[in-house]
Amino acid sequence: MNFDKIRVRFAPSPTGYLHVGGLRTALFNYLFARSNNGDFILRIEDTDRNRFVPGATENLVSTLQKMGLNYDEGPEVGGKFGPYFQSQRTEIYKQYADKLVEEGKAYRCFCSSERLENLREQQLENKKTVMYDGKCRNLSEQEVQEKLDAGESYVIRARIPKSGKTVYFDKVRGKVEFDNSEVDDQILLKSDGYPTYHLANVVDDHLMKISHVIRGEEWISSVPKHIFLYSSLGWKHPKFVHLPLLLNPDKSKLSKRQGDVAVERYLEKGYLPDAILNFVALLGWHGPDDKEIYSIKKLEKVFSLKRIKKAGAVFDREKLKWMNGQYIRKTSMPDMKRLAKPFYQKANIDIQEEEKYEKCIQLAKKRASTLQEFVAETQMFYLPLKFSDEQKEILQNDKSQKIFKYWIQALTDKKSWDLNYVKNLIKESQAALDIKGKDFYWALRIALYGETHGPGIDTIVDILGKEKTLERLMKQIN
RNA sequence: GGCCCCAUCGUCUAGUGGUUAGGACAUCAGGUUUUCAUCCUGAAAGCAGGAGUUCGAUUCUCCUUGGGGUCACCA
Repeated sequence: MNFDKIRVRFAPSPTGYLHVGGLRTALFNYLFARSNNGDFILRIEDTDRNRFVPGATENLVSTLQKMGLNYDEGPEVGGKFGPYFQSQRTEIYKQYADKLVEEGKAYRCFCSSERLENLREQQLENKKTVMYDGKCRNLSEQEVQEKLDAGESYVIRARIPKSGKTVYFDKVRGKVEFDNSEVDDQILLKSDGYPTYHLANVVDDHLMKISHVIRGEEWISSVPKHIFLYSSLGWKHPKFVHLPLLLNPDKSKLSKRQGDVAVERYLEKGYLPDAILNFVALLGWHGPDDKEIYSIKKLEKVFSLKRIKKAGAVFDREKLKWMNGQYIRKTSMPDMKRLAKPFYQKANIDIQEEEKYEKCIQLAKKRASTLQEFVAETQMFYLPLKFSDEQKEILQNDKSQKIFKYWIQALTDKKSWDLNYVKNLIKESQAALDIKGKDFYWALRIALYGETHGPGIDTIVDILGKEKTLERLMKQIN
């Protein structure tokens, strides 16, 4: 066993969906592992029974898979350091919590939630730092025993030193320093026997031989608690790498109140996994040159912690959309057809007719930014058209009627026809009827496509085919 | 409020003790297109402020300001 091996983990709490911030964290962990021949581990931090969401873990795993972030150890794939669900490791945490109590590094606290709540309110009122006041910190053995015998419930708290400093070196931020007096006697083991994040992540990261803890910046302030635990347990702590936060447009921490944050939602809308990954990779990280389009394979090669930025990054959905368009445009036709298929199916559009489907995909591939837009751009070739009053007026006017009649005549007379014939017909009918520009194109586009703006008339007719074109034109004749 | 983190165009960012401060999204203008979209070309847009170090600071230091995170028997 090589103890120097790079081992990192993504340790989400299964809340129901994968947050894009979580995805970014997962990606950076994944890339760091891959670029260093290391291991990437998925660990489920499900120690909060009150927040249990059925199916959340399954969904998380499936989303990670869809995104292509395969892990080496974790749920379903297993590994030497399992189990990878914290809820299945409670015995382990308890053992270490007890050890800490025995050695005086932690203590039992019998304070009720009510007392704690009051305490907090008071401290808030007096504008003091909200912290545990240490009521149970120095209970005598006898007092503890009495309460235990009385069956009082308790939690286990860390006995953080009241003086001194805790210093650590963050891989992206450098030296970070805290006064121990600012650090709270954090609860390590809850009264229900489950550990808090702080205990669980320290114990697991050590037992799972994690070399680098790569996580969001919101964790910086709890680092001293973790360092206290590592040293109290006699362990060396892993390297800490705190990633800059992903931000809302107003610069606050990215939240669902200001737009979609679930990766699943972007997938549903038809964003491509590689495009999402590429975009998210560029939030807080940048390659050494002006390049912005990176395949995941390329990222696995060039990724480096050294190029991580310190400042938070606004999650700009406009740019994501642009990037997705770039990926769509360079996707091959066979892949594109395959990827778009479920979106047509969901819209109840029958795409059995291969040639027509291919033409639709070809068309949308040039215009759409998401897979959902493929359907929006081409559904009118399949579904009945609906017209607004304004559109009806245009369809009814004399000029339009003349065009329709001319076209119906021409198409009916013509036995065989092709794209060239249609192109000619467009020119020919314009000249013959002396109707040009908007009057001409809008009439046809509305009648055949249902919109004033859109693809060229020749393309529309080509996709519809002669029958359907005729049918739609006839429908507009008074 | 205490503590911690951060600061280059509106946004994502590159960059250096001496640069015309570079790229991308968005915006605007022009071209292509019957239109829209795509695509191409161009423009506008930035080193938060103040001291200090230095021959010279966007870059190094300090302060101010601004923004953010965190202060749970949630992670």
